[in-house]
Amino acid sequence: MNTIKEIAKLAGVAPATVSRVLNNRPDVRKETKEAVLAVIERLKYTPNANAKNLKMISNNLICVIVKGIGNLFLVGIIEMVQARVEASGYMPYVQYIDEAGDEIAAARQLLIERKPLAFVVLGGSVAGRERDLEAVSVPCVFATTDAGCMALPHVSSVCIDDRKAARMAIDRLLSLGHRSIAVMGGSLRPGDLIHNRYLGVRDAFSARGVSFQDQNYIECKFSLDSAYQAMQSTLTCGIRFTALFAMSDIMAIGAARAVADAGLAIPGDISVVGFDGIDMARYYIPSLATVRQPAAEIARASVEIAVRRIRGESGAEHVRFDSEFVAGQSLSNQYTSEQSDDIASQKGVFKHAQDSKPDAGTVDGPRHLRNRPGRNRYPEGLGFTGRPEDAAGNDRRVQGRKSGKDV
Amino acid sequence: MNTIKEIAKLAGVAPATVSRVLNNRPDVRKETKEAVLAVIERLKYTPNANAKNLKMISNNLICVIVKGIGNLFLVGIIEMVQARVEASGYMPYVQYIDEAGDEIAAARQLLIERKPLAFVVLGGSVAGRERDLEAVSVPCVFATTDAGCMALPHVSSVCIDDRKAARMAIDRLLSLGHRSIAVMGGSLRPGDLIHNRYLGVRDAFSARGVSFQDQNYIECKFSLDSAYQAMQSTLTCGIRFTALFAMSDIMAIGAARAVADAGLAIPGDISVVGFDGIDMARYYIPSLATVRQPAAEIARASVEIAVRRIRGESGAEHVRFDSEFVAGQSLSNQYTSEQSDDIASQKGVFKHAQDSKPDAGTVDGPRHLRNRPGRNRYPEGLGFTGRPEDAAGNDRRVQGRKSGKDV
DNA sequence: ATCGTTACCGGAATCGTTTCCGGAATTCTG
DNA sequence: CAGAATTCCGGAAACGATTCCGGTAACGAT
Repeated sequence: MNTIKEIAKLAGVAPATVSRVLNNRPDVRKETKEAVLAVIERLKYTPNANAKNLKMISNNLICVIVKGIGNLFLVGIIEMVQARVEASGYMPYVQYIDEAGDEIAAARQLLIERKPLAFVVLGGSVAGRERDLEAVSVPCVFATTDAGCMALPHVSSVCIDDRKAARMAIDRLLSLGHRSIAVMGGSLRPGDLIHNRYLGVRDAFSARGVSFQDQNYIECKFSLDSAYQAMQSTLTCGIRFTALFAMSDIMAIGAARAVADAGLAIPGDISVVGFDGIDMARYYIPSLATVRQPAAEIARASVEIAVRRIRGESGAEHVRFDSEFVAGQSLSNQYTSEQSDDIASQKGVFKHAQDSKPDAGTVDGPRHLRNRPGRNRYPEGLGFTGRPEDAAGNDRRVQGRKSGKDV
Repeated sequence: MNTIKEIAKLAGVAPATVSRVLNNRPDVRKETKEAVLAVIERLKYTPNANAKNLKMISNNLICVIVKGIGNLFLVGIIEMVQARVEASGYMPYVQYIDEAGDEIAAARQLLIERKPLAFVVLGGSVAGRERDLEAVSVPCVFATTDAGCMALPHVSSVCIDDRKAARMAIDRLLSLGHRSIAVMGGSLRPGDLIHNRYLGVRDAFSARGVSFQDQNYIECKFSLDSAYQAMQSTLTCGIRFTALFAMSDIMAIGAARAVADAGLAIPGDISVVGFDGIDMARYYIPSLATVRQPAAEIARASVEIAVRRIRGESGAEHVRFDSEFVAGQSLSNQYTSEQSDDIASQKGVFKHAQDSKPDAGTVDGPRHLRNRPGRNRYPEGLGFTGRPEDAAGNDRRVQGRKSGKDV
């Protein structure tokens, strides 16, 4: 194992000079520098990061903590975050932790180990962790997590309005005439985003005066297999519905297979709406209707906030982006007999939606997936009939709404 | 920021004693220990990992390096590796590096930073890195990488026979009557697994006396979008074929959408075979025929080898597992006029394959996905007509074949 | 010829922890 | 009760880098 001292000895200089070369300091003669670099190259020397971090206070490191490697949506965000961090002149260091891990403990550990200037946490949760979070003394930006309730000066967050997004999805299904809707999600812990989405589901139902039975909430893990099994046993129990809202696209795809295996057609018998808007949703057949989270915007905003906070240009910020409903082949309107009157009252809105321009942006998926020839064609352009204040969800432009909160 | 010295001062002991308490050494009196722990608790002290690692030689750490976060197949292996490491009484530390990163440089860095007892590298490459690898002085197990050519005593590997696996896939397509087959893969660098699969493709063609034009090799990245675009432009160029072999399931799914968008049916017009056997292949519609790599076995063997090597129980090991062909709805036989004679000569073999037992193991996918009701049913059980020595690929049991190589 | 400035580089302290060594206090042994 | 063994703990030297401080040499200006 080579050390800076050996390099120094072989190069005929002092350890300090090697350090200077390593850190690209200006105060070292060109020939000396080259001689040292030659030795370093020859011995394939790599500096010991522990010894380095022991003394140094990094001045350009931003740690990115990702919770849950299985979450395809987060994985898509990571590289964008990484790129943005680099583009801003900082160095990213990505640390993955387990689904069941403690992201705040990880941050505290990293704070000591690597002394970053800031954290960006993807997929974490802050519920009830105010005390622990206090100990993380550098700026923290939580992405896809609502930390708006935190009054800590160094904690920011970027997310969508999960409650509104879920409400939008259910509302869309309701407006298509669905009355019997199953909802699939994770375990409900008050304060986290799954719970918020669940509240949105209830909002949508009660706003329409439709009842939602808790037995229609299917709880499972965020994996294909778990969703498949949960849906299978639900169907086996004889529970029937005309639409499914799954709180992640992966869940939706897993459940979709169980639906198909039960001899039911999508969307003929059951419409399916996912959540997140991962790439796979567009590629799945039938293409998956979903609530798209603006991944790129979330990534960009997260890094920007972290950078601003590092530079002292602002206090804590809490940004909420709008989500958008993406229509897909997995969706159909369902005119069941008992709701025909309800549908009739919605006709006007349907007509409006059918007027949508042909270049309807991302609502129908990426450009290269539209205009499919005959055999893959599926009736799309189903109307959005949400309540007025939800209309923004159907907007093509994704706008951030900031609510600054300085301390 | 608290240090061990402050703790010592407040507890009225020497720093060394605090260190002993921290590391649970036996040679410290009960009362002293409790007094120290009380102070630690009070100040919420956390030891500085850098200072710790600077001197300590870990005695239970195994570093897992994963190259390419986007690779769904690898992601599936990670948690199994992690669990196996823990079950073996060691501590896993997972480090992800970029697709374009240098896994061996990462190992060298980690070797200094964390002083692990061994490395497990997922998805890396060793081609031409013998010199660099020498510097990594602890046992290294490369998974999904063939390092059999390395003569280093501390380098092991676990993989499938990529060449044989690809040959098997093409051979299956040929035996189904396909003569015009497109192959989709990454860039061909001699020595890596993509190149090996490419060689297997050529093997299969030449063994049958069928020619394979290089223009039928579609090069793209390992992503849905990249595969989609590559396939789209291929089809736009007017290139036609009756089957596609993609070197990853993700590529296959991306390409499948382009095929569908071009108005072609899968498998009616084009059969598709993927590679890896990720979960999504079973959930995709039509379910994707693929070459399944035994992920669980690869994970298990990788960790076992690392542990054996740590304990000095063996030298370098190079294990190759068999892969298996998994039939799927994306596959059909294609009796084109000019090959009807060829098909006829294969009849006997077809009959043999149809004799396969109903409990045909994982060949038709996981148990819960079999025996689908009518509308999802697809004619399966198409015969395997590979050459005799390839028959193992159709075997239900997955067997490891070891070739010990001590130095 | 002397001084001041600058460029360059070595010595030594420092970071927070572990570990070796040895001393003191205690207990065991005969 | 003397000597030996054991237990417990403090002092100090690592570990590998950075950085402050000071010193030397070169150079132009006075």
